Amino acid sequence: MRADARRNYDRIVEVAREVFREQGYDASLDEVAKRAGVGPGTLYRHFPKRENLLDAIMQSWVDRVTETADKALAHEGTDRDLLLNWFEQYVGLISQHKGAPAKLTSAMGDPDSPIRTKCQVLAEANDRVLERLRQDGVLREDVEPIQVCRLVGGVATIADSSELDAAAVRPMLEVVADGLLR
Amino acid sequence: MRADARRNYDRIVEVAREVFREQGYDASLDEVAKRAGVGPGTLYRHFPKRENLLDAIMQSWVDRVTETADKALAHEGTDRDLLLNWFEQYVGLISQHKGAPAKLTSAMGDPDSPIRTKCQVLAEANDRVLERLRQDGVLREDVEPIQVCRLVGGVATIADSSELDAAAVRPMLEVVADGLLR
DNA sequence: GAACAATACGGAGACTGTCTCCGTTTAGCA
DNA sequence: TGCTAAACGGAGACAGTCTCCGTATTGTTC
Repeated sequence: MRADARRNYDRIVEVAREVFREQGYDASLDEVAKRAGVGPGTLYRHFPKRENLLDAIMQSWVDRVTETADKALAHEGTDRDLLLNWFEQYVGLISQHKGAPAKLTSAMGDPDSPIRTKCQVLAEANDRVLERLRQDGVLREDVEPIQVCRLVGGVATIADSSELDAAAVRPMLEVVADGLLR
Repeated sequence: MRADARRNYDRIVEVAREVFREQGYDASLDEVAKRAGVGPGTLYRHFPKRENLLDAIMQSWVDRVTETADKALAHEGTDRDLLLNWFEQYVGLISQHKGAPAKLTSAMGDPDSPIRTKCQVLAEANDRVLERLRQDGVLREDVEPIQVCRLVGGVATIADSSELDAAAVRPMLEVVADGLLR
């Protein structure tokens, strides 16, 4: 990649991160281009679809996901606390900007999604937490890990669109956690 | 209301129901107007916001909600079955077209939403089912009815955006139901 | 049944966002 | 320094939302 292309690429990603955080997933891409000081053509050449841009933004996010799961697994306390804590972290991770919970959760099951690999990392982090509980023998056997992602993703999606705070989300996560443990 | 206005109003609602079912909540309103044989001005005079049109469409839906809850309450079987059956009906009711689960669930908590009264009917139906279980003493006490709507609405939203079928939704509803019962 | 408000219609067009095409510019190599 | 492949960027096509306002229709009054 040529130096000027690299420069523009980085600048667009940087600006997009900012704009998406401010205005949510639906922010105008021409606006992103303008703020980055490039033409729309340049933006669309680098990122043909909105999701390609989202994908690039999420590079640093991926690292945080793994790290967060590590921390959750190191958590001292009951299994229920462990799970609940992970769920809260999970919701936080996928709720970085408006519209994100729905996008990430549906991308998880879509083989054609450009951000699928990123979501896979999240799914794997979730697997690790569930596997730990399964080994402790406290997890019900008949639920697949992806269903758990969907349940928690569903809660996050509703919280996002209804603008609920963490305090309102907690009881819902408790219900899901209690439904999963035996 | 003048006769011609009435005629157009009814026609727009009829056509919109069709178009929304075909193309989801995001269908073009000018397209609705065109198919109804009226100008966009006419459509927007009758329905200034997209949700006003949705509201009108939902008139008949409201009756079905109450009826469905009645049937669910008449259901013979265990409390768990009753709840699970209601949840499945609930998901069906709010998943009439693409995008609807999210809209309906977030409208439920939004005092300014034009379709709030319609959602209220759904919330009340849900209340009746939960009240029945509460009287049987099988429901955990610390969860508010609206949280239950959000949980089930969250599942429906994800199912909608991931295009899951009823078979994939069921286990998630089981988790929620088991988390709610004690 | 003619005249006249009041009411409603509908389409042109302003505005916003998406995305492409292609003439122009630039980087980097020989 | 000159050349060419790579990249730029903006004009503009296209689609959707929504409004304004001149025109047409309704139904009432005499």
